[in-house]
Amino acid sequence: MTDKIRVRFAPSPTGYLHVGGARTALFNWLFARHNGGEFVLRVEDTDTARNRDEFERGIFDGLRWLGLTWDEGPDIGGAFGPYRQSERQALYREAAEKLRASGHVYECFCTDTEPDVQSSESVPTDRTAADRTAASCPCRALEPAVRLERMAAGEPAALRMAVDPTLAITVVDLIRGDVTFPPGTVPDFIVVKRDGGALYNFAVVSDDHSMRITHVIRGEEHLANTPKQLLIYEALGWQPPAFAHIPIILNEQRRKLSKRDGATFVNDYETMGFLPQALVNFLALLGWSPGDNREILSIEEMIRDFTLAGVVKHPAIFDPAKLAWMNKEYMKQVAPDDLAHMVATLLPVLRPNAARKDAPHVARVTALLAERVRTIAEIIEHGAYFFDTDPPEPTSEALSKHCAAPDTVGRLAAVRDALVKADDFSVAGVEAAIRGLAEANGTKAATYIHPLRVALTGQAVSPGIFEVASILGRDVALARIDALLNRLALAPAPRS
RNA sequence: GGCCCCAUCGUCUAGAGGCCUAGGACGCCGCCCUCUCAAGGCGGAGACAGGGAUUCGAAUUCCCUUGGGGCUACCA
Repeated sequence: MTDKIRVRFAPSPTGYLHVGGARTALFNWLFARHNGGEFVLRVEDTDTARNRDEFERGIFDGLRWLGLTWDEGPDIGGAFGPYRQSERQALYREAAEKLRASGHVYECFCTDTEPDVQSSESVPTDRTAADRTAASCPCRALEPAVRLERMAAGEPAALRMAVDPTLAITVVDLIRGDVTFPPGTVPDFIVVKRDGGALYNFAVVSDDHSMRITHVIRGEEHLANTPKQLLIYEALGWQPPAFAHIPIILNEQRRKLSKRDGATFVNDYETMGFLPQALVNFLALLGWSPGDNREILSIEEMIRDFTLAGVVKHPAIFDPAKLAWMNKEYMKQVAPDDLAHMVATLLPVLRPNAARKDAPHVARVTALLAERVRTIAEIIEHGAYFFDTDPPEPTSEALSKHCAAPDTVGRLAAVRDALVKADDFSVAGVEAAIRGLAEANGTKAATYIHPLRVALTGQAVSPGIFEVASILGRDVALARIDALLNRLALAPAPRS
């Protein structure tokens, strides 16, 4: 029981679920499921200035959408709650008292290192460089009597860890091996703020210990924090968990992925019409490999084959093109009805003014477009002319490419005539009408097809035109041909 | 600046001394199919950062250089 594997994902609600965070959550989740362990969700909301409830909900929703279910968490409870750090302050005070009693921390009365709270994006400048290079704070050398006196006077003090500057600290990392930090590289650091609140490194240790976390799997940006946490474990006499620092995800400019990089939150992908399964598969392969050449892996396979040994050490660049490809692969596996339902769900979001959105119509459009797009949203974008009643505005490319010939108007008129006379407007019926027309005139069907495409879709490219016409229906098709005919009569298309 | 991590095709990666004239996938480029697109088929270009060392033999081990990244808050 005690050696049951327990991991956690500990986001801070200062933003929505980031793909980097999602990938960290995924690796933790896979590790837990692979080992029959437990996956704990903990909210690290000790930064009260930047937290927002909305973000917490968004993170939960994102995880659920991806299918990363947790065994314990703020919303469902568990044996080691509460699961929000803001609700665990008493635990931290207790641990802090222990540290104080054992002489591992000292009161720090400094006030000159207030963080710049103006903008959360701001990076610390070098103005406190001198302070930061100092291994310890002057307060550490304060006479006990002076210290007591100032405390008695009610002067607020932070608690700072008294780090032994002669000791090297080694982090044993499951992915990177032993990482040693030389003596003196870890300065005395704050553990409890002046307002009494526990700081990240301290709260994390306290929580991971009391929640019986056995493996801490987190982003590499935390590697440099680990010696501090190790020091706290030692001071408290606690056994530290195993650590595994996974490589971070970079943007295409090779920088840490940030909100400036376009779509970086998982809910962005949801609204862009990605399938959660595809995102999960893609994220799993960012930094992890099953060891063979498989690219498309089911959740079951991922769980079965996931090991930390299969995680690479180097950072990975997020490649949207490969994600798109993968999404298409997953779209191929979705039943047509389900796909149509997804389109119907997204349609009001992406095209609130869609005029034609009845289920049978959406289903036909989806079936036609699905094989030539990479996301659900693209069905709606590329097939916009299916959802509108007004004739599409032809693109300049479509006009110059397919309507520049002098006899375009004549051909279009002939097509119109043929479509009026078509026995029926099924795909076969439309095709018979157009091909019959071409045959009668001894020309290639393409000469009629392309102008018709422009009339019906406004685009130079589209799905098969017979299908398009059939779905649109005779009335709409004729109206669109008339519209283009009018347009060409008023302003002849430019020569190509 | 200091400390730490990392380094195979443009990108994600396989590779744990000979199986590597380095494999796969995305992307890219041709050709075929074809009403355009997509899909599909066939073919192609494309990498072990550099230098030392160890070894009979290094993509694989060690060192240095270079490059990239992370951390360096009373943020997480």
